[in-house]
Amino acid sequence: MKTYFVQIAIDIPLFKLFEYSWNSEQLGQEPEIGLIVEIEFGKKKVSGIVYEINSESISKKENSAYTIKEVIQISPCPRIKDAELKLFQFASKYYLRPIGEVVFSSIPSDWKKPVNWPKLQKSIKKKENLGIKEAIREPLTLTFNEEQDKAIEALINLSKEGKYSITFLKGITGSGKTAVYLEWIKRITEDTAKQCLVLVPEINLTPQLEQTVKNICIGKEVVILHSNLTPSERNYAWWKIQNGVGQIIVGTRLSVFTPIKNLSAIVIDEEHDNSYKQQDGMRYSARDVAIWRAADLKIPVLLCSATPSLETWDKVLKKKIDLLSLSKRAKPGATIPSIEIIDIKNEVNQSKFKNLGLCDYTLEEIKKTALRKKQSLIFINRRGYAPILTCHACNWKSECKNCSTWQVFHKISGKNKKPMLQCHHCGLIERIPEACPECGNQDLRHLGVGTQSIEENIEKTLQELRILRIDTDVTRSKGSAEELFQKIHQQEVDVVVGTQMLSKGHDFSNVETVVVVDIDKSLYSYDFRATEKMYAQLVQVAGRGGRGDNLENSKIIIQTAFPEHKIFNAIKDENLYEFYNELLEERKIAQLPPFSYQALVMAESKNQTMNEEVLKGLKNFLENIGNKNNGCIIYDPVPRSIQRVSGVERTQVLLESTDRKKLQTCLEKILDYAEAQKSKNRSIRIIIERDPISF
DNA sequence: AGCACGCCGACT
DNA sequence: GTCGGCGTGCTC
Ligand SMILES: [Zn+2]
Ligand SMILES: [Zn+2]
Repeated sequence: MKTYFVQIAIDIPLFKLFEYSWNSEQLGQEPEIGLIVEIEFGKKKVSGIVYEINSESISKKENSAYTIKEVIQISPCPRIKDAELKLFQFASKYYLRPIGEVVFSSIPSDWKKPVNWPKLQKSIKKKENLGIKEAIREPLTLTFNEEQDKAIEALINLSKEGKYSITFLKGITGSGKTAVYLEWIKRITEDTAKQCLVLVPEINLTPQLEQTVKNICIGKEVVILHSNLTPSERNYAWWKIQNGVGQIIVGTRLSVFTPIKNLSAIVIDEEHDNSYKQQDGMRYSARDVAIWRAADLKIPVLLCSATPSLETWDKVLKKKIDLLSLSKRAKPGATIPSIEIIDIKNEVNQSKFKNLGLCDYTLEEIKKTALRKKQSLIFINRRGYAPILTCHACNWKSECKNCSTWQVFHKISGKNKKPMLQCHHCGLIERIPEACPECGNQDLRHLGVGTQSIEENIEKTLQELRILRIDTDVTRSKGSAEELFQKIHQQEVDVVVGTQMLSKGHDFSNVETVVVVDIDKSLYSYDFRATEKMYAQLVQVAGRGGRGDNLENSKIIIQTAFPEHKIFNAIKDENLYEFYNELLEERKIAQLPPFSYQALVMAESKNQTMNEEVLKGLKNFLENIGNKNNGCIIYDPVPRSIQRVSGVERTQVLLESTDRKKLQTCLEKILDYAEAQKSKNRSIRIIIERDPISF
């Protein structure tokens, strides 16, 4: 029993550890790396993690002014084990964030305040004693087709090998890939010491999915983990995962960092999904972190999708990822909908079409569908009534005063359902001006269509039909989404208009016609991933059609002014290979990911010029140190695609390299520069983003 | 990140 | 006179 000096990491944006003394006698044990402790930091009592142990002080110089404080107590929060610490160290280095921030993102945030510790402990004890009264369920035994059997067998063999493996399960909609991976993890968790992590996109983590998992994995403790849990739910879920009670973890991206006692396999469903990428703070990709974690733990990881990311597909082609394929529909009765690309080149400039958003053919098909007592879904990835309000006389546009975007015209907005202008970036809501703010003209017009206008137009044009709109505006309150989806399931509506949220998670058994509207802007976009993303969306959306009996007339209607675009052939043929090869070829020529690695350095302040100055300074700094550019292409500072959000000017520098290590080295230098900058000028924020997916 | 310290403008 | 704005420095 003696005194030590420990380096503590805490949850503040500082790349610095703080030294405290450790009185073994008082604390009742010797220090251990990974222990969560209470310390006084400044005047506040906070949680920290023991990160380094020394027998002598390493910070105390001969006559430095400050005194080293003592560790106050050890937290009842379980110690962070070596495997997790290694994971956090990797994330800290790769995503260039302080280790303390990474560690504490894996622990429910209430644990950050030592005053809460007794309360949290008590709450866990209480829930444990309560026990879970799970309804007794009939074991649901699945039947598999030959392809599925083969895939399951291959996966089980992998998990028996006890080493790292990475597999991609390519499954078209309805091919039963969920059943395949659930059967796999069910078999793995027959060993009660083993745990499996299933990552799913936010939007897919529905009560139905939870039920499906529970029905298939009877008798196993299934723990759901996502950001919408209450603090107490989150706390108990985290507890059951770290102590091994919860054998199956189904969670969103945040669960990739959660401590798991004996993680034995990871599944990443819909691996291409953009919600795996955190867009603020530590901007990690849960998919990439999960793969790293699997490799480190020497366990198998399974990526699933009908439309893989090009990063994943490229590795499949290069045999760095094994491929398992499900090409047959699991339900033989289900019909494959026919796909119709409707050319609207001649309509786009007609005012009738501009107002309606739907062409005559589409309207006719919706009508016919309803006559056959079937349902239609209309997808439009834009909520509100119209994306912009404009003055016909002087060309004034409804620009948001905080952002460099247009305020969207909502005909029904908020609780009082009044027409309003809404900015989807900063949330600013304003009344519709009586007349043009510039010239006083009263003739203000809306441009383009949105969910609300399509809904209204169908109500007007096809009056006999019952129509329902589903977007975040009508599903904002908790539980209302489920209620609305029930209306669809119970045939209370003929036509459903909605955004992307319609296309995920729900199988509708009576949908015959699916209409996709307003996709042309993303076919020719500045975002080099736009086509890839759009393909994934279209496949997802198309998968909503023909998912029941007696749907032989099922069709997908896609309205476009560019019917010759290669994306449509790919959709029609269900031929991913050729299309992906073409996309990969384009990327290769342009040296874009997956043929290079990217990072963004972003500057944010009230002043665009200052951003540019600082980033120019950064570029010069990088070019002046060492050999020219260190194997990285450093682009010039440019305003971000949305230059101003909430009154903050945003500027970026793009970095590209074919060599990940060189990019890492370069980014570490940038981090130094940014840290130095921080003490010089606090009005500007510098953010580094690794592997950005939106610009 | 927070929090204290400190130095100027504009208020009872 | 002092209340409070936020620029700057520091936290073991
Ligand atoms: Zn005007
Ligand atoms: Zn705005």
